[in-house]
Amino acid sequence: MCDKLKNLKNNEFKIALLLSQKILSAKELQNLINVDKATIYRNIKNLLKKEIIREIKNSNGVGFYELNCKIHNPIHPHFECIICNKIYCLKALNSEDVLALSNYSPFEIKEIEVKFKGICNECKK
Amino acid sequence: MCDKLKNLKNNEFKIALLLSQKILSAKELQNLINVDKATIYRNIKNLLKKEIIREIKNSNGVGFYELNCKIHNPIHPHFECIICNKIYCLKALNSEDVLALSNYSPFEIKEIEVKFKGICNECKK
DNA sequence: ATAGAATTTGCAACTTAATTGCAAATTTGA
DNA sequence: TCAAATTTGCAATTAAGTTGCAAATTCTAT
Repeated sequence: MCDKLKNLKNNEFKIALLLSQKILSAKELQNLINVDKATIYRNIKNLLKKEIIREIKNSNGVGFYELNCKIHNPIHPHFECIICNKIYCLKALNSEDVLALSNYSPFEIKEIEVKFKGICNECKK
Repeated sequence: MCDKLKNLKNNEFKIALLLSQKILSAKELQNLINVDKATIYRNIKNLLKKEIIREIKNSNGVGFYELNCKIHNPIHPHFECIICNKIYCLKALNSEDVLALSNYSPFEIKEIEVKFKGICNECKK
């Protein structure tokens, strides 16, 4: 388990633990742990502020969250299915590719997001 | 002007013309042409369906729209300011970099989005 | 030109993700 | 163990985007 999770209290810990397994939306989290949505969103905000989790929005503007743990979960591209709008995590970009990309920005980069869109295998069936 | 715009009627044309100059949100478009927001959104939907414009969402889930005109406006990365959430268009990716990126996806890619985040020059002042 | 069909518009109501105020409940810590 | 600080649930709110419907506009065939 990622060290960052050790000092978290109850609900933040539960959320971070679930996200360490799988990228999830606020609604999916709410279905897994039985607390009010306001609590879910407040905990998500705290975890984002502490940089323990990352947010990825799908094309409908729905936020998905994943653990931000350098060793187990480095920054990686995502694939969004244009049918079901599910988000898939892909393998991490290597440093040469990150470097190549960063040359396109005239401003200092704090974060890079790469998202592919298409139809996932589930929806192709 | 991009050929695609020639056959558009009044409001779709106005919107496409504005977007050929600058990436804009629905609200910004509404401030520029005086029509109901439902009309703005309906026209945006039509233009998206015809693939005359493209949508980029900022981190707040607000859609920004830009002309999708191969010659004048090929697919390119965007920069989002984490302070003002403004979207900037950057220079287009070259084909080698697109190829390198596409190797990360196990699914067939219909679209690639690259977004950098940081603080823009306006907000740094 | 003009009547009828088809399309587009404005308005108001609605949907959905996310946020917020507030009082109650829980946790913390001296 | 009791007061202060934090967290929670509930209900109301915000904001982007959507939709139903009737009125207005545009298109088309004669």
